[in-house]
Amino acid sequence: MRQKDKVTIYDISKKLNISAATVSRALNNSDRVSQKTLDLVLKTAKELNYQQNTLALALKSGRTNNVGVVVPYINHNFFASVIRGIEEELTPVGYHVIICQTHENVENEIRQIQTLLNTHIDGIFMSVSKSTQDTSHIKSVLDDGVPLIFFDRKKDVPGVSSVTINDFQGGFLATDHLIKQGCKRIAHLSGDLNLEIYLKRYEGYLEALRVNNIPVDDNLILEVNSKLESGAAAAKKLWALPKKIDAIFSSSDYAALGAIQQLKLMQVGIPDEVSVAGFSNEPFTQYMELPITSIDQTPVLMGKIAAQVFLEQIKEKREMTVEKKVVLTPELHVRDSSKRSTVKSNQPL
Amino acid sequence: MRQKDKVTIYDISKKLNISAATVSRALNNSDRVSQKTLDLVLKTAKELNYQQNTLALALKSGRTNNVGVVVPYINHNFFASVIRGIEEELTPVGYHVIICQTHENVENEIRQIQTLLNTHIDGIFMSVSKSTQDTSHIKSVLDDGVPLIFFDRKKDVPGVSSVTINDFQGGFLATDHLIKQGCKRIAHLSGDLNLEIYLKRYEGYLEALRVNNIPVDDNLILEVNSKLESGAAAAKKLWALPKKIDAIFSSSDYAALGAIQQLKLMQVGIPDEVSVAGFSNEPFTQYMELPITSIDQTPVLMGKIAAQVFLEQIKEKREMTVEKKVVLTPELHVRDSSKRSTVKSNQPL
DNA sequence: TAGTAAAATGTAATCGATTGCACTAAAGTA
DNA sequence: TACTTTAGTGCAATCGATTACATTTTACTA
Repeated sequence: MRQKDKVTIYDISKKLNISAATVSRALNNSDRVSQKTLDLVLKTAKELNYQQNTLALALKSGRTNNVGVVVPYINHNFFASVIRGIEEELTPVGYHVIICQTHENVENEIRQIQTLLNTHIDGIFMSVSKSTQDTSHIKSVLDDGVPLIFFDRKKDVPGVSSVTINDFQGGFLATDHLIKQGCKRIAHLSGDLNLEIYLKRYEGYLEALRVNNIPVDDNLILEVNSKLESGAAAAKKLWALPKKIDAIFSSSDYAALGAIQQLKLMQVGIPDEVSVAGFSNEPFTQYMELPITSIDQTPVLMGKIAAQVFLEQIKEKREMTVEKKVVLTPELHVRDSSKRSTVKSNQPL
Repeated sequence: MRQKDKVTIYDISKKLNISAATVSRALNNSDRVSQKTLDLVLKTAKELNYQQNTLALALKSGRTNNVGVVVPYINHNFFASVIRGIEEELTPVGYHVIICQTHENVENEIRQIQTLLNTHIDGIFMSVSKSTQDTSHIKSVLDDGVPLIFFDRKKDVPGVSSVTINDFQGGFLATDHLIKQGCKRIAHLSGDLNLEIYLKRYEGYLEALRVNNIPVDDNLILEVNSKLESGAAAAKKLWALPKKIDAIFSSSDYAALGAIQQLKLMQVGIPDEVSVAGFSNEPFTQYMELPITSIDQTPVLMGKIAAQVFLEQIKEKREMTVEKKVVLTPELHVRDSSKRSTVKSNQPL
């Protein structure tokens, strides 16, 4: 239990026969200390292997140098990557990252936020759960004066900054790409439209159709969850339609994969009969024998930028509640699942 | 800035005209408080929405209810899943999980541990980085009286508990399975043998050969990293050998996938010409058109058990430095990449 | 050399909760 | 009634660092 042996400024002050206040000032580079004492203190501090007690500091200052990250699941590639980005940006400047998962459940979300606030974190990064509707627990964070930053999945709450990708553009890019491949009856597998991200992707899909003068057919639009089975079921339903589809744009890579597996099972040729594009650029999309076209959300970058927004925000904290909305550009990764052999050249990455 | 409005025991004591000490005792269910005062305090605390200041408590007690997790990369599926397990087990009992990544670099590992100790975490969970040789930074954790628990990748340090899987058995299971499929010239793609996990898998491989009276051929054993290219290069080299191999057991799913892609490129039939088994049961292994046989490491369970070991350890902390070594059983998941059509029945899952 | 400004250091309160010790008041005993 | 227990509270120190304010020391000016 060397815990008890921890060296404090009092140990230094005793050894040098000066007051603890002076030691503190010396260690904090105050200009109100003579060069001689300064050197002496620093030397002794090093000798005794002094380490500032962050707890005492936190109690005094109210700041802990800890930030919280609240996500639905931490072992989903996307969220884990965002967290990595946050961690890489904040660790070098002395912050620690505390992670919490909500399991897509508002109750957990509320509880996690409550305990985070009670732990006096200096900021919260969060991607709301699917079941989140009411935002009063989010407002309570702001009431506490704790900066909150949404990433990817956000809610519209005044005073809250956010870092997202342009999901509308993502939806547009993917759909437009499919159209460029010659597809005309493009189905869309949407996610829970309660979440802005899925709504925007859907709207991007619609816009791409509109721009290309392709009529919208509501029968081609199905809501799925991010499970393979869900995508498979949708594909089955779609292929049963009298007028055959020739492409699928899925808001989820998992649903896209499920759809592909189901289509193959039904002897449907991919990409020539049906082209498929997913969303998220999950690692597996590029590993498949038939790699899947997808939209990359640059999650690590998203985390890094969210961290930067946080750092800016606490720097100019003087009640300047300027909310910042950063929107990243999604990247289309064209792969075999949508590269039609009839098309000579595919657009560049 | 409602931060300042935080209700303290002094607010309660003032309101009730009693001392803060009594309030504290009442809130902590001390038996030295009258029922009347107790009720009064609890009622007032609820009214004022009192929340215990964890920082003050931490300063006083030296315990923070935070634990640290140190892993090479947090967005690798395996580590993210272990963290999830730890989080799910510890959050309900009031702990917070702080995560750090080392990028497989000892320097970072040392630095992260140093700052974690300085933050007064109550315990550390860790998977050592590949470059870790010296263990003095680990001993310094013990010197500080902070419980340390290794998971998956461990070093032999007296007093440190660990939760791992039986990698030897994993290596044996996979290799034995390949042999059962009729394979006789089985190559092994090993990882960095500096890490115990890869060494054990290798030894399991050797043992399976020995038990089945298959001679070891050193030409069939190659060291790779966990990259696709590395596996592909190894496959190329192996297939160039005069006496053809008929199976590959890879310590890494990524290398296995790379090998499979390379073999296909060379028109080698899988699994009938060459059967392949990987290790880790990465999500993608089951998503492939040709799903890959692999060994599951039950990472979430591993995290949960590590958390339980930690909780036990701090409960009976009275210097009873009993180290606990939990070894989990790996699970072989047989998939198409190793199911030979010549074999009638495959062993059950 | 006295007088004053400037520099260096010390004192003590503060951040909230806990806890050993001391004290009061109520209850029990003879 | 006098005396001992004991239940119930309060006081004040403690955890370690910071900082406004007070005080001392040094340097400088006339």
